[in-house]
Amino acid sequence: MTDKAIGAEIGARIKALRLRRNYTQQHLADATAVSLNVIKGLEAGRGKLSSLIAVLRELEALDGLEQFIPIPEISPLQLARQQGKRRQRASGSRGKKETMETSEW
Amino acid sequence: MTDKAIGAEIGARIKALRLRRNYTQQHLADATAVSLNVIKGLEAGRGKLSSLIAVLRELEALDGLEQFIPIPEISPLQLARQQGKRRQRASGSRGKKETMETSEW
DNA sequence: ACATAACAGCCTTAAAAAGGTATACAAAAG
DNA sequence: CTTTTGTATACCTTTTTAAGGCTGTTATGT
Repeated sequence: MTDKAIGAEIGARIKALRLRRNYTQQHLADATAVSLNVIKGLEAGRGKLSSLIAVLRELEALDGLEQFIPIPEISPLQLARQQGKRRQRASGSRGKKETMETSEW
Repeated sequence: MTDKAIGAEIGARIKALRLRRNYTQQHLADATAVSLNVIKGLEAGRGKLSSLIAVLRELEALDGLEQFIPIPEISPLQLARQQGKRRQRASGSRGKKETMETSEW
């Protein structure tokens, strides 16, 4: 699935949520204080993250958005190694380039 | 929780996902073909929806994004009334302004 | 402790989104 | 069928983001 397709799918779902509430694009625009054009754009898969958040709030779908990115838990191994200190930056030069993937757990 | 706070939270989670994989912002930028500045912006809660999608793909977190907006099911009542035809537009003038909320199910 | 690389912040230019307005079409209401 | 009105499309102006580069700070590996 391409990026564009995913954007379109998100737009379609926003529209479905709106229609489910029988909201007008104009009503959503007024309620969220963004312009009508932005609503149209979002339903077409374009737009800013901030606009998306505003619209999802009005559609009461924000809980889903907050859960869409899981909070990564600290690897027990790492936790043991560094005594609870979380990484603030990616590892430098000599750190393996193989990105360690999902291993190391 | 304000819109800004939610944006910041999303940015923080993206960063956490990236660090969990030990990716560099630069590495992410190269892999997604967006600029380093965009990565910084996203981790700060700003940016376009398309950028977010590209980054989440690289972080293999797209499945979450596709599920974040539920596919609204058709109200059985509506389905009965209109013989399966889904609404394509919101209801007009004399349709109650009270937006029918989540009732009518 | 030192050197290095990751990252934040700021700048400039180009591109895209947002805000606004006007027209055109079609779904829905009467 | 007729009218109403929600939505799409197009255009213009303003604002924000993207791209690329440069500097200062600091976590991190050695």
